[in-house]
Amino acid sequence: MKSPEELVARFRDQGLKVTPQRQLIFRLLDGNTAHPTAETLYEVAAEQMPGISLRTVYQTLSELSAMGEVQHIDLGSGAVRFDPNIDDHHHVVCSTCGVVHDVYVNQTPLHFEGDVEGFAVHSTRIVFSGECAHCAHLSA
Amino acid sequence: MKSPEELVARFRDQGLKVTPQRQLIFRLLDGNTAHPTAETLYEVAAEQMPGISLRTVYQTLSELSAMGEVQHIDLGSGAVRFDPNIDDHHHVVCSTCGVVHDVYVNQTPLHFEGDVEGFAVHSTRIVFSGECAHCAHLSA
DNA sequence: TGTTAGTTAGCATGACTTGTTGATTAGCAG
DNA sequence: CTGCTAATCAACAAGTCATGCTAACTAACA
Repeated sequence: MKSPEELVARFRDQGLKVTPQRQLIFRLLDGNTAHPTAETLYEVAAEQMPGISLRTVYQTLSELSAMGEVQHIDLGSGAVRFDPNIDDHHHVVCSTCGVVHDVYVNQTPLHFEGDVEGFAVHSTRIVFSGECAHCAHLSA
Repeated sequence: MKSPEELVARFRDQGLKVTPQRQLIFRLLDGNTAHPTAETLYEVAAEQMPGISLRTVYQTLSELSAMGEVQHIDLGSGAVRFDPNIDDHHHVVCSTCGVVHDVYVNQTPLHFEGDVEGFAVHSTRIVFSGECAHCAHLSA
């Protein structure tokens, strides 16, 4: 994701207004590695700006997603999560605590076999599930 | 997934009754490579057995899933899909028509880099998205 | 300063999935 | 064959996630 300052410029370029709500969301996402859902981002935002609406958070996230500034990741855990890291990367998920981390896989493109003659792959999503070091430690 | 006959035995072993509804679902899943949702499976079932309820289809699928006889795959497309193929395999999805095919990736286990010291991977899910030969042909 | 977009609250909807209840049916063990 | 018990059904509800709508107010930016 671009820096909050650059996003301000991009929004203005597109005729979108730069409101305090949007700027707050830009800042909350900047460098954020927590893979928040819209809901959790809303909660943090509401601490700093009581009165901000969940609707606005969804709205701004959609705009950022449409601009390609955030990745929108669905781990099948209910809510969609947002990732300001838009590199070509993948995810590991702890089945116990749900924490998500970014990882890089360098064997791509992967080869596969199956009855899919002529399929043109545009993107590959890899999700590793398991137990993080922290949870392994607790259960030991 | 085991054959319908074997599933009948497994259900009886577990004290579950073998009803015509369950047997129908066993048959509909046997060799099914369409990755149906509960809803689509229900529609097909209802043709052969008017009066069967969607609730029963969900119920039976949950039982099969709990027994490990079907895989439960979430492609982020709304509904969960069910796959009687329980091999270690992955999926390709056409973004245009939504068709899903099973594929096998033999470079596993994959190596990754990131800030995930001590993470124990239990499973890996890979989804390839793109355009299938059929849709490529239509749009050409 | 005025036009226009954004925000808000509140309510609604829609998709998907699961829970509940109460009445009926039917599997299967003995 | 009989009886216990599980399964099914219909109908309704709830819950989660996400988005749509309105109307009124506010504020960004030209």
